Order: sequence, then C-alpha cells, then structure tokens
Amino acid sequence: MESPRKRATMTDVARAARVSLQTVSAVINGKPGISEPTRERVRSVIRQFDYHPNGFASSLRARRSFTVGVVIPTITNPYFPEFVRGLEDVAHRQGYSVFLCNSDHDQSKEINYLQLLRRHRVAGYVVAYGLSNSEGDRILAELAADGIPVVTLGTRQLHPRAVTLLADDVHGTKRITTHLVELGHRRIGFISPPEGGDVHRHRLAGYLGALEKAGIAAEPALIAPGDFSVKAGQRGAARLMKLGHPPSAIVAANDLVAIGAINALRRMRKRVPEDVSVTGYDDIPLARLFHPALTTMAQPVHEMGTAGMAALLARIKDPKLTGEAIRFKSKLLVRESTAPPLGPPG
Amino acid sequence: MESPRKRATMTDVARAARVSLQTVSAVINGKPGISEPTRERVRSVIRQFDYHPNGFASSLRARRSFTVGVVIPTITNPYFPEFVRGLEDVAHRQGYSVFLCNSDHDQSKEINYLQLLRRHRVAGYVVAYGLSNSEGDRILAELAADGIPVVTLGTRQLHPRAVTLLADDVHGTKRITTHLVELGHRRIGFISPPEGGDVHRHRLAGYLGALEKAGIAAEPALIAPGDFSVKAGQRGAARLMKLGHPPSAIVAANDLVAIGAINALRRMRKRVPEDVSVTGYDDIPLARLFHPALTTMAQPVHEMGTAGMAALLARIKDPKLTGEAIRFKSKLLVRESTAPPLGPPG
DNA sequence: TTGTAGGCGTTATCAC
DNA sequence: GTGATAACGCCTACAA
Repeated sequence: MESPRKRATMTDVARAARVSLQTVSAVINGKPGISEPTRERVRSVIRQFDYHPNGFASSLRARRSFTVGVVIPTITNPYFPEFVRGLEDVAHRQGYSVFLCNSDHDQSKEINYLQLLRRHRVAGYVVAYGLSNSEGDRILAELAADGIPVVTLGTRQLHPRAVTLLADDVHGTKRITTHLVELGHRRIGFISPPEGGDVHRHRLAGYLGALEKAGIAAEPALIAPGDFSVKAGQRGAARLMKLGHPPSAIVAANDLVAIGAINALRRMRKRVPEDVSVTGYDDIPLARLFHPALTTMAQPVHEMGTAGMAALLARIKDPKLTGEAIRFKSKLLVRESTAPPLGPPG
Repeated sequence: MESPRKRATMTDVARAARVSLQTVSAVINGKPGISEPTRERVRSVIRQFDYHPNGFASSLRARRSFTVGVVIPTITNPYFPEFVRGLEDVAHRQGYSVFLCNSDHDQSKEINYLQLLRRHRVAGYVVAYGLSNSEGDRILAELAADGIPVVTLGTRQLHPRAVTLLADDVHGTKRITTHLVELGHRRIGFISPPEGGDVHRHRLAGYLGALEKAGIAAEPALIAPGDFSVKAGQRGAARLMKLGHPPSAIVAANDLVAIGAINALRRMRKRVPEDVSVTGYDDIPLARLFHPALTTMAQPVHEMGTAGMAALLARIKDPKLTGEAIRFKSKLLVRESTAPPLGPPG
C-alpha cells in the first residue's frame, strides 16, 4: 500500500518557478500585472507538479466560496432535473459548483440540509418549493442578515431580500380549466396539489375561478386531494370516476398526476380523451411523447433555472442588489388528452 | 443597507461558555470526555450566538472534507435522477454533501469538472459513464495515487483501485433480444448506443450474440446508429422502417430511445406491438406507464446508487480497502410493447 | 514585480 | 477537563 504522495503547495510552485508566492496566486486567479513569460513559467511548473489549488485555504482566507446550495424536493420528480440543469449550467459557466440536496418535502430534512450548507459556507442558496413555515422564515431571515443571497422557487415572495421565481399558478390553472370549459365540459374534476401549501391554494383558486367565470357551480366531491405523484393521479381518478355522476374532464396537479390518472382510466376502460379529458401541468419532457400526448401548461423550467442562478450570482457579486420577484408565464399546450365531451353536457 | 453581522467563531463560543476551545470542538464533533452539563452549556451558547462551524477551516486543518463529487452525463436523462437519489441518500445519511456535475458527455467539460472538484478537495468521486480516454485514465490514476477513492458506473473496470458498478449489458441485451426471437421475430432492428463507447460494444455484442444463438444472420442495415435520446429513437425507427424489408421488432438503446421509436412508428401509422415490437432498456419510472407499457430490461438504478455511495464512503473511511467490481443484474420485464409478429416470419 | 509578515477559524498536541 | 501554541494553505497589505 503506497501512501498518498504529498501534495504540492503554492509555496512549492513559487520556489520551483523562482517567483514569489503572490505571483503564483495572481497567475492562478488570472489577475493582471504578470508578464507573459512569467505566467507561462508558472503554469508549466503547476502542470509539472500537478498542483491543484486548495479551495479550503483560499476560501477561508478570502472569505468567499465558489459554491452554491440547491435544495429541491426530489430530483426524481421530472420537473426538477430541467430546473437543476438550468441552475447548474449557469453556475458552472461562472466557476461555481452546486451542492444538490433532496429534501423530500420533509421539514426537518430541509432544515438539516440548510445547516449543512451553512457549514459549507455556500455563497448563495436556491430553495425550490420549501420553507413555508416559521422555522424556515427564521432561517431565511438569518441568511439575509448575513448578507447571503437566496433565490426561492415558489408562489409567493418569502422575504423582501430574496429573489423569488414566481410561477403563475392561479392564472395557469384558470387558463387550462377554461380550455376544458371551452371544449364544452361542465363537470370538471380536480386532483389537487398537497393541501396546506401555497401551490394548493393558488391552483385551487385558478380552478374555482375558471368555473365561476363560466357560471359552473363548484362541487366539493369533484375535488380529490392529491400530491405530485403518479399514485395521486391513479387514486384521484379512481375516486372521481366512482362518483354517481363522474366528471367528463380532470384537471391534474401536474403531468405526473395526469399520467397516473390516464393510467387508471385506461384500466377502467375509459378512453382518453373520448370518455374523459385529462390535463397536466409543467410540460415535462415526456409529456408530448405520451399517448395520448398531454394537454398541459408548459412552464419554462430550464429558463427558470438559468434566470434563477443568474440572479443569485449577480447578488453574490453585488450584495447591494435587492430582492425581486421574477415572474414566468406558463403557456397552454393543447395536445391529445383533451377533447369535447361525447355525450350531451351536464 | 445594513452590513452583514459578524459571525461568531468558536473562540467566541468558548469564551461565552467559559470553556476551552477544544471543549467546544469536542461538543460539536460529538467526541467523548465532556460532561453532560458542560455539553449543554456549550450547546446553549451555540444556539444563542447562532454559531455555525466553518467547514473550510475545519477541513483545511483536519485535511478531510465531507463532500463528494458526482459526475454524470446529464441529470435530464431520466436514468440518472434515480441513481443520483441513491447516491445522495446514502451520502447525506453519513453527513456528506454532494457536488453534482453534468458533463454532457463532453470530454473537456468532464475534465474541467474534475479539476474543479479537486480544488474543492472532495473526499471521493463518482463518475458515471465517462472518462473512457487516455486523459481520463491519467486523472483516475492520479486520484488513486493521491489515495482518493473513485467509484465508476459503467461497463468495464477502469482502474484496479477504483470501484466499478458493472451493468450486465451484454447479457441484458442478449436476453431481451432473445425475448423477441422467442416471440417469433426474425428481422430485428437495433438502435445502438453512441459508437465508440463500451456500452455500444457490449450492447451490440449482446444483440449479435442473441441472433447468432438463434441462427439468424446479422444484417448491417438493421443496425441504426444512435445515442440515448428520444430523437435517436425517432430517427432510428424512421431509418429502419424505410428499409425495403423492414424489421418486425426493434431493440432500442434505452427506454427514451424506445419511446422515440414508438412515437415515430405511430406517426408512420404503425401499431406497436402489432406491426412492430419495440424494447427499451433501464426501466425508467415512466416506462410502465407508457402506452403501450414498455417491455424493457430493468436495472436496479437506485440500488446501484446506494451501493456505489456506500462503497465510496467505506473507502473514504478506510483507505486500505481495495478496488472491486460490483455487478448488478438487470431483469427482463415483459409488458405491452412486444408481441409475436403478425405475418409469417422471415 | 518581490519578499515578508500576519491572519482566516479550525484541529492537534502538548503539558498540566 | 484547561491553556497555550503550532500548524493547515492561501490571500492581503505593505514596504521595497
């Protein structure tokens, strides 16, 4: 068992290149004021020694880190890979690395992650759909007090100093529900996001708003509780179709739920969209490839990621920048999973 | 604009708690030898000061970090979220954080990431499907020389000191191709993984092996070049079906490719599986929800992640452990996308 | 451009 | 359990 070789330090490099320590530092950090021959000589020694700067030492001394923390519910929800890719692309382009944390919507896990990220002294935080509680607010306030930028993805502005990526859930849900109304549907079921959250409130408001605008009375039985999983779609659809007077269309909380619902409907020998129309939300990459292709509200998820990270890095670089809300528009994509109702409406 | 408050240091905590510095350190790191009342007093001051240990200082001094680097092609390929979740779950349980890097199969990007991770002094590396080139081998060798554990996910053991998560691609592809043969197919197309890689070699070997075993002559025209994308499936299927004598079944490189192929076939008014059978690979979460549900080889992706991270952390904790190959078995799942050919075979 | 000195916030190692 | 002291590897400031 050979023991690990000793790593070269900046001092070693400086000595071998016959320059001062700060010259090496300047070369590494691309600072001006070093002649080209010197630069090359230093670089050559760096290669020769296979020297890699120690990020800990540098971050400790310079009091800044080139890392950011990203906390999402779970990367296995197809919504988030796109978002994370957007974040990560921009971060990497500017030399930042990303800590990925899956909170599973679990509050204690989320807090635990935030503590961990604090130890790592990340330069900024991106938190997607989380922290809607007093403990979370406290942490956000502390970060703000420390002057550490925070970007959240969600439905409301959590903190005046945080950047919030705002999805237009109310409008979006209203829009897609209205699409069903326009097709002639009158009995429209709703498989809701997890209760208690803002998304639930907003989406529900959009759904109810569309019905009201159409002069359709809302019916509690047509609202099935759910979350963002395939299983919720299966259960929700089963529950709705068991009703004495089942809906002719279902508004699902997202594409995954819609897929689950369509799956359940198929097992009940219901055709989509002939017997029941189903809508999704998000436009995950596979939505258009499904059969039937999903009618859904597309969110510019990747762009939300790039814009979010850009805003975060801008604030890391210039702490004087203030919080803001960046609004993103979702867009109705009518595909195959919705159609006019077959029988006479009502 | 309030300026960021000054962070408390360990010294501050020690002073306020009227204990020595090392007592604070011991409390934080859960070391024995401190009385319970003292512990509580220290903890109370920590809370009061909202003190968070500085990971840089600690890592610099102790020469160890609680971070690992994960390099994958792209998290937007649905194969990887499951894998990454597996990795991350285990890492987090042991107090480690994960740097996520998307290399996009781009060699220079991959190398760039590895450099970055070296600066961060990550305690270990997980590299999925990458580094099959001399530069990569060099880096791996260097890491090994530094005594830094590496886990790779792929098809061959890259380095005797690395842990390799081995998928049984040859056998798996042979198995699923044989499934088609057993259904009665004789003309079986193949949409291949990217050429030049091991996966390509292995999968192709499996495909050809199954044909040979069945006494079917391989036909170059039935092998369409591709990669792991939906688009590759669309293109590959289009190309195969344009043949004078098109295949009655298609073996796709993975589920995404299969989905693309099915999509293209549908646009050509071919029914799956009646007119053409299509197989996938991986069993991504949505594979069973597709219509038709995909016949595919399931890989225990999440488990590959948990096992991989467990192996990595074990080696971080005990550098004397040697490299090994961990083999994972894939499993044939026959669902709806395959069926016997309609017409007379041949 | 150079060289030197000091310090970032920990951990480690002594002796006590 | 305390206290003092020396690193860890780098950045910054200053004088030259």
